[in-house]
Amino acid sequence: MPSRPPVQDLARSVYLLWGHHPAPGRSGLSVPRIVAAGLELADAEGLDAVSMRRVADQLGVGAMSLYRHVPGKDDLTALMVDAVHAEAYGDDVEAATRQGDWKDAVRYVAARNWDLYQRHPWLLDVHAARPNLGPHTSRKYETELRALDGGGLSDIEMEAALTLVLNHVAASARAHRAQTRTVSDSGMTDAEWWAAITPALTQVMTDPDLTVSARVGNTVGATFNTATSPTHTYTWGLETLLSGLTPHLTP
Amino acid sequence: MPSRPPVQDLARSVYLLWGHHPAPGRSGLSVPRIVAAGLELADAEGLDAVSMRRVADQLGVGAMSLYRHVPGKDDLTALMVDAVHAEAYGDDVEAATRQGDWKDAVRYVAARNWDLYQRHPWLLDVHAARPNLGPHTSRKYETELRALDGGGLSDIEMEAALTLVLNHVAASARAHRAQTRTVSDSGMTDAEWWAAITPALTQVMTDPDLTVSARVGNTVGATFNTATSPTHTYTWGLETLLSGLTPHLTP
DNA sequence: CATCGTAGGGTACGGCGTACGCAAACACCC
DNA sequence: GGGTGTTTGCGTACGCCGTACCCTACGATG
Repeated sequence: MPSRPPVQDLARSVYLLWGHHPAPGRSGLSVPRIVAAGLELADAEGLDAVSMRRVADQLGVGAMSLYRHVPGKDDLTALMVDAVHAEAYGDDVEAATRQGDWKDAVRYVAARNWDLYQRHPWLLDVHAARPNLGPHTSRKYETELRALDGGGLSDIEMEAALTLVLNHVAASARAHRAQTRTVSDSGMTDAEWWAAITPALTQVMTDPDLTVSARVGNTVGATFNTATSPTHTYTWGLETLLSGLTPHLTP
Repeated sequence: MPSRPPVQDLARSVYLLWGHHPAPGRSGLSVPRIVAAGLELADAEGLDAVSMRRVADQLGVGAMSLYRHVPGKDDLTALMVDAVHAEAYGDDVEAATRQGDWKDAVRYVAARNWDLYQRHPWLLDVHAARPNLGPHTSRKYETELRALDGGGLSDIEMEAALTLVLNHVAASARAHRAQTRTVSDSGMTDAEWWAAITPALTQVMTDPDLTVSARVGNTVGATFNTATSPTHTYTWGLETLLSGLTPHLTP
C-alpha cells in the first residue's frame, strides 16, 4: 500500500535537520535536548534502546511530548546521525586532502569512518530510505569527495570509488562489532562457542566436498583464534581497494 | 546483562539446520512447512512480515504451535537463509571454478550472489550474530572459496578477498533495493523526491564550501536521473576490486 | 483578571516475541 | 473396550514498540 508522503513533510524534515526547530516549551524540552538524550541512549545501549518512551523518560517527560518537536522516530534518527557526523572531520573540508597523496587521503577517510563506527556502533544499524541531507553529513560528504578530486577520476567514478571505500569500512566495522558484541553478550568467546558446537557439527557435517573451507577455516582459526579477523580484513581490503583504484588515478 | 546460552541450545540449532527435526504432528505441522511458509512471506512482503503469528496464520495454526518445531525466530531465520543458499550453485561445488580464469570465477560468484539478493531481498536484512553453519550455506562457502583457491593467495587472503567481494555485492544490492523500494513504497521517483525537497534545501543549504559535492551531484543526477546508480557502482566496483586483487594472484 | 493558543501527557490501538500452562488427541497396555 | 500417560496444539498474558487522538493546564497576552 504505497502512501505518498506530503511534500510538506519532506520539507519539514529538511528544515528540522538544518536547525529550524520550535523554541523550547515550558518544560525546557527542545530538539537539541531530545537528540542529546537519544545519542546518550544509543551510545550506551544501541539503537534498539532508543525508543520514544525511553528518550522521554531520560528527559523526565511524557512520551508523546516529543512529538511536539520531532515528527517521528525516523526524523529523530536522522538528526542523531547528522549530529554525529560532525565529529568526523571537525567541519574542516580540507581535512583529508591535507594528508598527503590521494592514497593517504583515502586512508584517512576510511580511518575517520572506522573511528566513527567504533565510537557510535549504532550507526551501523541505521538504514535510511533516502540519503541524509543534514548540514554535517553534507560537509562530511564534501570532505570525502575532495580526497578523490583532481586525480583524474570522472565525477561518476569519484562517487563510485567513495561508495566502494565507505561500504568496505562499514561492512568491516559491522563484522568487527558482531564479533566483539556477541562475545560480551553471551559471555562466550569465539573459541568457546566453536568448542560448544563442534561435537554436534562433526557428528552431522559429513559432507566430503568441504575440503577448501575446512583447510581455510583451520588456518584462520589457528592464526586469529577466531573464525574471521575483521580488522585484518579491513586493512588488507583497504590496501587492495587502493591498489585497484590506482590505475584510474594520477599521482 | 549477558546470559550464556546453554550448550544444549547451540547444539539443537545445529541439528535443526542439518535436518534433525521432530516428525510432523497430528496437524501436519513440520519444520519444512514452517520454513516454506516463512520464505513465502519473506519473498512477498519482506523479513518484517515474517512474524511468528503470520507464519502460523499462513499454516492455519496457532502461533505457539510453531515453538514445538522451532526454538524461536532466530532459528527459523537461519533455516530460511540456509534453504535459500541452496539456490546459488545447485550444490555444485565446482560451479565457479568452471567459469574460466579466476576473474571469471569471481565475477560468477558475485553475479550469483547478486541474483540471490534480487530474488530474496530480505537476505539483506538478516543480521545474524554468528555465522550460519547450515549444509547449503557451507557448500556455498566452499564453492566460493574454490574460485580463489590455487591462485597464489594464502588461506588468510582467500578469506579476506571473498569477504571483500561479497560485502561489495551485498552493499550494492542494498543500495539498489533502497532505491527501487522507496520508489514503489512512496509512489515517488527519485527525481520527484528531489524536486519536492529542492525548494527547502536551496533555502537552507547556503554552505559555500560544498563545491565538489554540488558538482558531482549534478553530474550524477544528469547521467542517471538519480542521486546514485547502484548497478553502475556494482559493476565498476567489482572490476576495480578484481584489478586490486590481480597483483596477489597468478594466472 | 479573563481569555485563549498551545505545550505536555494520558490513554489506547495494533503490532511484536515468547513464557506458561491447560485441553484435547493420541499411543499403549491391560 | 477402557483406562492412563504422553505428546501436541494453542489461548492467554506480559512487556515491549510507534504513534493517533484528545484533553488538561499552563503562559502569555489583552
